[in-house]
Amino acid sequence: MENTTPLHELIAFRRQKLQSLRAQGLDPFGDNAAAFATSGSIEKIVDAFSEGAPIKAAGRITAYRDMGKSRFLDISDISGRIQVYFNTKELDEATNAMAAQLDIGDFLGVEGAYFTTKSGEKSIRASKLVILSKSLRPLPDKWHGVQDAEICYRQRYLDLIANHASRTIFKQRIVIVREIRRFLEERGFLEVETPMMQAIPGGAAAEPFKTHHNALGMDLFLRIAPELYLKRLLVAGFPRVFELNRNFRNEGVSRRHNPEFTMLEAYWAFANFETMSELVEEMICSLAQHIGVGPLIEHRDDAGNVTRTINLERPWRRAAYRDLVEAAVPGWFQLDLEAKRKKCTELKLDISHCEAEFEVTQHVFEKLVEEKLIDPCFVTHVPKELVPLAKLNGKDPSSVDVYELIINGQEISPGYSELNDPDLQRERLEHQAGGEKQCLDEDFLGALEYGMPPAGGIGIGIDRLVMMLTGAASIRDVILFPHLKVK
RNA sequence: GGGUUGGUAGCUCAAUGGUAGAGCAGUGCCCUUUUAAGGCAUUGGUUGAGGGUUCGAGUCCCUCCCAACCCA
Repeated sequence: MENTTPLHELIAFRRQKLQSLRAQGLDPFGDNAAAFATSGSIEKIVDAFSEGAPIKAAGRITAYRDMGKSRFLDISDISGRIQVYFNTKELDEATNAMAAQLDIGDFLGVEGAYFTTKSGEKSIRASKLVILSKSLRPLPDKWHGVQDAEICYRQRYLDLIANHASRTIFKQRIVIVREIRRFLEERGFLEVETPMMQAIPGGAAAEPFKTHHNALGMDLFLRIAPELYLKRLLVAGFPRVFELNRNFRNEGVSRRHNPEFTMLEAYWAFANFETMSELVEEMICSLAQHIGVGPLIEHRDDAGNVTRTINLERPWRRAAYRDLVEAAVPGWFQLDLEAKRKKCTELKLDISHCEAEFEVTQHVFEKLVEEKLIDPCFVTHVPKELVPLAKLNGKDPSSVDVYELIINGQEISPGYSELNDPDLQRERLEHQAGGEKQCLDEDFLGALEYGMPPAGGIGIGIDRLVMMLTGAASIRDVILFPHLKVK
């Protein structure tokens, strides 16, 4: 024993118990759970409480309190926990022998009746216990949970077992994704699946991941956006269509970026960016309601202090890009490029990476406007240089008919009046491709020539939306298995 | 890619350059309504990896790995 590590000792004890259970004629990894298949989630079992009624339950043991002849244990799953009570005198010898070999972490089946303890806790008084699976490794600390971010991200199952806050976030994410689908379907949008492996990655300006198809002998790219395929479906006659699935971008990893992320794109024929802004406003408020937050959403630091409050109360603000920049830096648009650069130096803004005038202005927008917009704001009349694939504004052709929804200082969703002029679209895509003909999606341009209805389109980064709604500080806190380096 | 901080028992955390510690978990015993149960006893260490300085390194120096935060 002196040459084994403590972890090995802990595992060795559990393996001894496994042996002991087998010696008793039990198979802790056997097919013995059928009686519990229909017992339902623990949350439902708790909700169905009825004093004295018979009940079957199964779950993982997460706490064990041995009072001598009286014993209490908690069984849990992702939905909740319930206390199980048993008295060794009320159980037969075989069950007691089995119970002596239980550990925290084991899966246990319980048959008995609902009852309430002296201290008032709704529990199950067990008359029968069945071990359903033996846990061979010790679980994390029951009180502190897992604090180590690396364990939380690499071994999410431990994080979910040990940390209530993490369970809450992922359950909220599940509700958000489900409600987005319900919300859109209720309004006549049909969900489709379009290629994730594309020969020509389009629909956004981003670096794609490259892969290879052996049989066809061709390179393929993981999609950076589904946009060009969804627009083909507008051509095909889908009046309202959406896709809610993964995109892949071969860029940096950070608090706000994961190489694969979930994106909603929705297109609505005969609508425009303003229709879409109303749809998005209504949808996000509905989502907040469904996860039990809002209209005020509080973000907190690790100590639990409120660091930021977002007010989702409708109607949301709409403001023109130009007006917002002008309000942040009065007189900005009267300055020439040289004066703008000088002004940036005064404002301590690093614009060394900006060349064109609109880039300098955009940097001012990002630093002095966007980061300060906490409550939702639809930024409209965005300069056309920033969004090359949208319709020009009829009254002001220097801007495009798009909105950019900013919440909590971040872009949550862009919305467009989609460009459906095939000649203009070709011109812009050719310009974007920079003369590299193989990057031009000729089939898409051909589809537009058959005629695409005027349509409003939106994109929403679901991960960032979940961050905003749940107060998560990092995208890794809302993605079950975020990308980390291989250790 | 750059800067800062961190990595110590299964988990949560301590430890002026001077014998690596505590709580929980574990193990043994006691206990018939506990719930961070309690009491008594007890086990447990490649201090992220590798070099160096030193009589002596968890601690100081160098290289590397991983992570978090900030910046690009």
